[in-house]
Amino acid sequence: MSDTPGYELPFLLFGGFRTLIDRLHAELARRGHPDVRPSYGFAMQAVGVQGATASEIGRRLGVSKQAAGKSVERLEALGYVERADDPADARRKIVRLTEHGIDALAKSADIFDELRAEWASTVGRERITALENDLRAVVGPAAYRLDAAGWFSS
Amino acid sequence: MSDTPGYELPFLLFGGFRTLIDRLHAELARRGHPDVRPSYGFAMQAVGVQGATASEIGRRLGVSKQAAGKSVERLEALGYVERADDPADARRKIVRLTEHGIDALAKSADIFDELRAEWASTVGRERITALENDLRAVVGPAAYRLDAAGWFSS
DNA sequence: TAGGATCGACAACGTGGTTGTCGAAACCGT
DNA sequence: ACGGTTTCGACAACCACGTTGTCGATCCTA
Repeated sequence: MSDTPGYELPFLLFGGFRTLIDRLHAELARRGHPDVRPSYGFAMQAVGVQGATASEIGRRLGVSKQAAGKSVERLEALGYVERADDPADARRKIVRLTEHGIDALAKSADIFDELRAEWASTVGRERITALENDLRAVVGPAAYRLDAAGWFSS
Repeated sequence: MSDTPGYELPFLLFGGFRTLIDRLHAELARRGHPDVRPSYGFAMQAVGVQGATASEIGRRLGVSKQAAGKSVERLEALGYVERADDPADARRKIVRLTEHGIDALAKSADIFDELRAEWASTVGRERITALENDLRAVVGPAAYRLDAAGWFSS
């Protein structure tokens, strides 16, 4: 047998993820977004280009609406989102990405493409594609859940 | 080009990691360790089979010695570690894994092996090996760092 | 139109980090 | 051998980010 011990796999997967995220934020800082934190990225994804209410954001992130409200406050203080009354429902406040927030998301997508290209030039484009396909096969659509921040301490 | 967009890679890596960790803890709970949390695993790894002081654990986990001390308290309350005075140095308290803690680590290793085998039977053993090799190539030895818990909120 | 569901806000609290400070003990250069 | 520096663990105050529970206002529906 003499196979790789199983505990290496989670380390390597997490190491890969962490490397990507660390480099993303280093690049983001250099390109005008020094104060985005990993969890803010997830939160902004949950806001989406259309905007959403705090309750809806909470549902997408898998946290309470109160926690989502606090996240929105932080994002608002940093200028990434803004809140506006919903003219159609006086209870609701719509959270929308600002120019700055949209810019952060667009730059993130660019940087992820660059990082993927870098990996492809290291191990070969077809290896990266195979890696993606294999991971898709073992984790399924569960990979694209947004309720990741804070999951560690669950 | 029409390649996979770069942002999928971090999702897939994290999704793989999370799947493994979630299944590990579900199995661990079934085998007598219902209250191990992901971060406790890292902390116990930092204690190591030889034991260590709180300061040393803090260094390994990349947190302050105070934070490490609090983690040790939690682990101690759950019966995974115990503290003893160091006869050779009256300042130090040696933190050691208990039988229960060693058992948790051993069972974790078994479960990770089982999960890896399961993945191998899904996508093929050589794909898993290739995946490990590719990840090792792009992330390097940085994969095996222990300072992962709480890294998300950095 | 009355009852129930949902919205955002507020309060109290838990957990897991941080920094600063402290006394006791160990180490090291003179 | 002794005095200054470093290291140990403990304690306190604080912060980030989550939780439940409650509340009045508003909307939806039977």
